[in-house]
Amino acid sequence: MRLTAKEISAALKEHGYKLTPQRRAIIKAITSNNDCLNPQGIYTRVRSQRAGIGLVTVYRTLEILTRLELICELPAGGIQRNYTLSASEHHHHLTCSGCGTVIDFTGHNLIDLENKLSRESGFIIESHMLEFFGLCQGCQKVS
Amino acid sequence: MRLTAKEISAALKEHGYKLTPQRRAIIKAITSNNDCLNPQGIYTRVRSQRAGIGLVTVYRTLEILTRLELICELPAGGIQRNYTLSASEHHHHLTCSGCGTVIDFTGHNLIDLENKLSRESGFIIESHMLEFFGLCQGCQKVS
DNA sequence: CTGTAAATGATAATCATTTTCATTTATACT
DNA sequence: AGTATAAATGAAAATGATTATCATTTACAG
Repeated sequence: MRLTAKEISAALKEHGYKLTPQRRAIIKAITSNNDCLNPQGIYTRVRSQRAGIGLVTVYRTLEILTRLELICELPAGGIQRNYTLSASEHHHHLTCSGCGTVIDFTGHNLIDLENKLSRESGFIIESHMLEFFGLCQGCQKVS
Repeated sequence: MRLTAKEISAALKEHGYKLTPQRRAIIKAITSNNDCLNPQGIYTRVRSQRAGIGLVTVYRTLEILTRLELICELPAGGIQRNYTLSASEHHHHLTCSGCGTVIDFTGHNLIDLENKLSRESGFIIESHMLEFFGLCQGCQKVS
């Protein structure tokens, strides 16, 4: 289940961060679409609604949200960083390389593989990342 | 099977690229260790052997090697890009977040999952990425 | 050995991200 | 509601990785 704007706001307050109009606007921008966003994209989207905000604030807020694991950074992609909303349970992503739409999926269990790798390599495994890339139906038509 | 220096050199020639001392040195640096490397790291390593090279050349060569899929860019990591040697077959990575050592592994089949996702989402899936992160035995002792 | 296109490297340019710091503001507490 | 205060904002400058420019050098085919 993807996090809601309300949940994110609550988490911020819980950790002692103030709820400013700028932060509200960023949270709204992130939660109202399910594509992935880079800092510049969020900046533009917030600006396009009447709201005043600086790019610096976007960067700072994204850093906080990442630290609290409310959003997560997506691998690869272009020059800028890409972020997507976190979810309440462990999941993976399927990202459209055309428009950036992100679909979450769960239920694929990698624990067995993780244990096997750990046993064979001697590593203590801390995390993993499973990402699929492709073209969504809309972008298939375009190309 | 990880690519050898000889194979990489051959591939470069095959594609019409000249085999300069600088390129040889970079290839040697990449193939002689199995940790992942960033541009600055390769630059330093090549310099530390008597060889003269500029950072710009490192960037250019890495770009060529990436384009020919002889090395691949690793996700996440720090500020700089990280690269690791490609291999002759499809595989995934287990990366030590301490020292950057990369272990390749194969044999985990994601085709079924890929088909299922494709069917359910309507995406045409083009690629995927499965990465594990942890601490190797050496780095476990240090920390 | 020679010609030539490709490669190199020093320098400068670009661009995302961070830092700085003066000003503004959310929030807890009268 | 008013106020104090630490946190947040934003403009401008700094940083740092990556890329472009261009004169010089070099690999290599003939």
